[in-house]
Amino acid sequence: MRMSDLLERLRGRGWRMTAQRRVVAEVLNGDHVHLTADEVHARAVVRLPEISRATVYNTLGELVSLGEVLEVATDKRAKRYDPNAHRPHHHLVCAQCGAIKDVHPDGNPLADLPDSERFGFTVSNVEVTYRGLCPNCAAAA
Amino acid sequence: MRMSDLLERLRGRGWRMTAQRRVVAEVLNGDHVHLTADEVHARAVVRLPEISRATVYNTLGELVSLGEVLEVATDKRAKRYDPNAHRPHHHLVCAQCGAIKDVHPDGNPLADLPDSERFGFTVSNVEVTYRGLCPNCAAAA
DNA sequence: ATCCTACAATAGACTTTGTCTAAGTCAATC
DNA sequence: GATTGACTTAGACAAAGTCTATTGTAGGAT
Ligand SMILES: [Mn+2]
Ligand SMILES: [Mn+2]
Ligand SMILES: [Zn+2]
Ligand SMILES: [Zn+2]
Repeated sequence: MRMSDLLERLRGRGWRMTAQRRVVAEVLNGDHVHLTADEVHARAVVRLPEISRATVYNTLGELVSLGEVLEVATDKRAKRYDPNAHRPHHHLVCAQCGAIKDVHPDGNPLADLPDSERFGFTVSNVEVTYRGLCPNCAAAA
Repeated sequence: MRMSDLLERLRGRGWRMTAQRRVVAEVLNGDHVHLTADEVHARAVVRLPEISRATVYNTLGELVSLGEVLEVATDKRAKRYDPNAHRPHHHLVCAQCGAIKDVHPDGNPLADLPDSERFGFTVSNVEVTYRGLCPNCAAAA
């Protein structure tokens, strides 16, 4: 997905285009991107010094509502924002440095939950987080 | 695991026993228990009105370090504390009311992550979170 | 049983992450 | 280029968690 595609799609949905929104969308572009709101703000400020924290939060929230960005909670601190919203995937996290990779496991984990373990729930979604050490951190250990 | 077992084990590890620590451990006793620090504090206060927030946080942190309690991040807000640390399990969460159940899926999700999707990481652990609606919330919908 | 002291508990300041509001600004349309 | 409703802003507020200086006490020593 190129950035211009995202911006086009947003404009088509009636999104009013502003310098702030463009910069937030641009900062989120790329693969394996999982930034916190503060990280997005820090990078946005480089291009647009007057952008406010509130606008970054507002814009991220709107991108999530529109289904263009996902919220992920791989660490137990700040939420992270993931532009890879159109291809289902899971996450692989380095326990040491926090690096996050998008991964696509085999099989369907939903099928692995037997009825006897569903407590009558209607189960619709699964998130899988793999944890370990990235090559750098494993070498340093 | 009975509560007295936990308290014995902690004492055996040189844990100084205090009224506060006993109450925190007691509040966490049970199945499918996944309380936030504030919830633990609220319940502890009933038995020991003068217990402080800081002590609850300290005690929970120590129980986690000792491996007797797990931190769980099933929602994107406060951490939850899980006394079921000795039996590996995953979680089933109601998207509506937040109810959390311990579940034991079939198979080993670690085996489902092919080498080509490991990015050179040493993968040691997996967390799976199933989401859906509990019977109550499904009936209300 | 009492004393001692290292460890634990407390109140409250502080930090981080996130939300909200009132007032000012501007993108899109006319 | 004027209009206007949506967007942005600064800063107050809130929730979750951490840290520190002070006071209290569990458990061993006497
Ligand atoms: Mn991702
Ligand atoms: Mn659990
Ligand atoms: Zn690493
Ligand atoms: Zn429910």
